[in-house]
Amino acid sequence: MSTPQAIRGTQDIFGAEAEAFAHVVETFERVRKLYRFRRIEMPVFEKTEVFSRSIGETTDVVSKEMYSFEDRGGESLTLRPEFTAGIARAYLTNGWQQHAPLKVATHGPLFRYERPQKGRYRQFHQLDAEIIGAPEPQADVELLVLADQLLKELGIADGVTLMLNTLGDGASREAWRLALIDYFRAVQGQLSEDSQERLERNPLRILDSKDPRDKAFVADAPKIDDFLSGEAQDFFGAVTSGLDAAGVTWTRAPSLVRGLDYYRHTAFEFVTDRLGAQGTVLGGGRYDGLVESLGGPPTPAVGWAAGIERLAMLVGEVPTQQDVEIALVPRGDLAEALALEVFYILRRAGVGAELAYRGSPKNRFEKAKKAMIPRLLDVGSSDGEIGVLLIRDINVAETSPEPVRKRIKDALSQHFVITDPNPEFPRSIHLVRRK
RNA sequence: GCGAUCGUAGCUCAGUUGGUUAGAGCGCCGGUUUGUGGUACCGGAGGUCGUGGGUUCGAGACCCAUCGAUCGCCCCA
Repeated sequence: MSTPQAIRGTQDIFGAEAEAFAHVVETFERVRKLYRFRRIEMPVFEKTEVFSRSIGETTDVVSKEMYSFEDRGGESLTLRPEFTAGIARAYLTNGWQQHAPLKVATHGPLFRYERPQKGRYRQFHQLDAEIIGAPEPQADVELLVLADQLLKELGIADGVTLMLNTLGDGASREAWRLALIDYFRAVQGQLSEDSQERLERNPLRILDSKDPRDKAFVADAPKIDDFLSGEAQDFFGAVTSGLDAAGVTWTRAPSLVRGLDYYRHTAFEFVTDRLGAQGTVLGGGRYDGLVESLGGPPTPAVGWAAGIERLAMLVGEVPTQQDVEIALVPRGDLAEALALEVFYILRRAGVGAELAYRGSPKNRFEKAKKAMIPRLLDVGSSDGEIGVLLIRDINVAETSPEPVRKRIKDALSQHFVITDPNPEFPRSIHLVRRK
């Protein structure tokens, strides 16, 4: 019998990587509460049009990366390739307007049919934070400060920089786009093949190109700053001064653009050079046009998403807190039952205990050592009623074993009478079952 | 979707210009020794060499295809 393989681009996460993954999510949950973003849960799939209408038909994500399929009723559905569109849909269909401005956060799996690479998967996971219904630049600032604090609390802020740009309002962006098309069309033949393609579909993307043939022209390409309306300028100014006031360092990146159609005004990425080609760790921006494209009223909104796998890779080894405090080692068959009883008494009392199911006392002891469990409860028994327990500390450097020892004694004393220890073995505890 | 590198035990790898029963370390299982201990020693299990074809007297090594991983492009978080 052959074993089916996992699907390409999916991952089974275990061990240190799983710990790092959980650490990222837990840190996000903590910081998000601090900033009072409300937790939401979203479906993993939506009607295909939710994404095609909002993200843009011509974008790569929609045109070649979506997992779309017909359900048994003949409806076209799509596994979510991102959070924002679904959240905008939920905002409309659930009447969340009544809570505007609404600050929400979520996390979970997303799906994109891409060539897998390190830090890029077909099922990947993101953190997501959005503010819907707030036209003020302060909303952009709050979101960015949240992102900044998250990275700091994860301990990875040092290698990561905030690249910031504005795309202007709809009119600014369109004027700039046309100017870019004019500019690049004049030199079309000298651009890379990719960029010649991009010229029609998404000319802003040419600015991002890594191809030296393109870079030669990018330097002198029209700048967004020349097309910004006064309002758009003021808006961006308010965002940057807000960041300065909050003590968030940023770098202006005039050629930073976003691939999805719905972005306006603020656009940003937190990037690192420590992940090779997948350098963007968190990205987002303002998407004032999105809710409208789903048939809703004009609704200003900002948001970002961050790749959990990429953050977890930067975090590296997470110091796993020592939650197993004591290992029980029974000696002999009679002690086995007593150990089991003590084991569950301790766990119910909140003491992290471990009991290996099999092996000789020596074997179980070796296991405890290897698992780095700092304390050992040596369970002996001379008959069914009287037990001799001996607490040993494996780690001699342990500064204060007494509090734990006291917690253990307190828990046991509810079920056993603890008699005076034998002076020969001062660390032993003698137990007699309470009637 | 394009280009490149790689795929041998649970893990990390070795395997010489193609040549007998494919190896090591760690891990795992069992045992001996050790009674404040992460020791030492002995033994054991575990591999259709990613998969499928081909070349050859003979393939883990060479060729083709396929699947997967990695790196870059593209895209994006």
